[in-house]
Amino acid sequence: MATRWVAHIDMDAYYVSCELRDRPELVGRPVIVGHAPTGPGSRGVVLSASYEARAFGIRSAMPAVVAARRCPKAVWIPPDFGKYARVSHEILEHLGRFGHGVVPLSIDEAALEVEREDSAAIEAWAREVQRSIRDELRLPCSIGASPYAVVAKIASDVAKPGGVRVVPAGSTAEFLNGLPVGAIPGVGPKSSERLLAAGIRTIGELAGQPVEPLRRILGRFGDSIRELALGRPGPELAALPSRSSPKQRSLDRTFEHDTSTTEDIARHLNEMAKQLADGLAEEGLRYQSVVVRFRWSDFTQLQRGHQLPAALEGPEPLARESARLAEELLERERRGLGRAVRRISLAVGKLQTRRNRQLPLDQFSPAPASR
DNA sequence: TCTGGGGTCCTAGGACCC
DNA sequence: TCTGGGGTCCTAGGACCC
Repeated sequence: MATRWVAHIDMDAYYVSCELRDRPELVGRPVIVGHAPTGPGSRGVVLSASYEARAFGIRSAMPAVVAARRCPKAVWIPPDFGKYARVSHEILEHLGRFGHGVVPLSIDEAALEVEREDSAAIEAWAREVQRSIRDELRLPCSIGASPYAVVAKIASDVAKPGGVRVVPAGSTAEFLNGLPVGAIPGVGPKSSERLLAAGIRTIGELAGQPVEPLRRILGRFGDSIRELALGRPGPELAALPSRSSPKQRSLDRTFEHDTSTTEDIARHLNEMAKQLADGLAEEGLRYQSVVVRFRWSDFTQLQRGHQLPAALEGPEPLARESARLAEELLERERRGLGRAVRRISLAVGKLQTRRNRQLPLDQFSPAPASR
């Protein structure tokens, strides 16, 4: 009888790989996608690093100035998100050849369900997929396979770079046993730290725990990861997530120099409101909630939001509402610590499709990339 | 070493209604 | 007269992912 497998395809050093396709002369060198820390934009971070760059201790999300210090000879390439989204579509289309129901999970990850007799058969299939992506799209990836979606994802991580890892149902607990708790998607630095304080470092140690302390640390998720550690994940971790409609759209701007003047902030919010409203118009969406969030100079955050009485469109109401919320935040801060603003975010939520204004076909643009 | 930009989901308290 | 408990919505904050 055939087993139903989830195959998780995860591209290796995705943004860098997209760039190396166009600039093969850089293959084998330490390459970083991100804004080089010279002049404006010096407050940036590393978006993606080649494995040659990782050998210098460079990682994604690392401050660019730190990366430059660790590897002065690295080649910096500014990001081109349009390109990465286009390549992502190419990959999804390519994967469609190997099975129905390809689920995009992010710009560089996808999963699909496949039926195969046993682990040897699914491994041969995965290697074939990997080879075709490498030969035809000239992109490296890693693939994990398991009857459980979350285990397939963890397996693809373990297989990096360029590997294939198959975990049959019966080997799940054994496979997870020695991995750190942080290998579970959804267990980040904070949760790892709290688990470590409770004497739990690996997923295997998680399996031996009573459920109560885990609930105290992680809420309902504590139950889920305990079941996972025991090799029998519940449906919330075992099943492939279904695609859902967008829930919010947002923009962020980090100032080159922190500011606290109303004029500076209002000017940026105005531009952001226009940009956000333009994007929503293209997607045919209206917004019914507005949130303004500040990151202060000390890196803490504060937000103010408001629900509108009806769904709206266009930049004006958004600019007006966001200016009001920003002023509230600034006023409060003037009476308090008086910190300056490092970054502003503008988000709209409760998105609704515009029904009564259908675009003529020649103005129709396909949905943007999965993220 | 000094930290981007775009998202999702969860929790918790207060208001309000029944 | 004083007191329930449950459900839903709104707001704020936090953790996490790529």
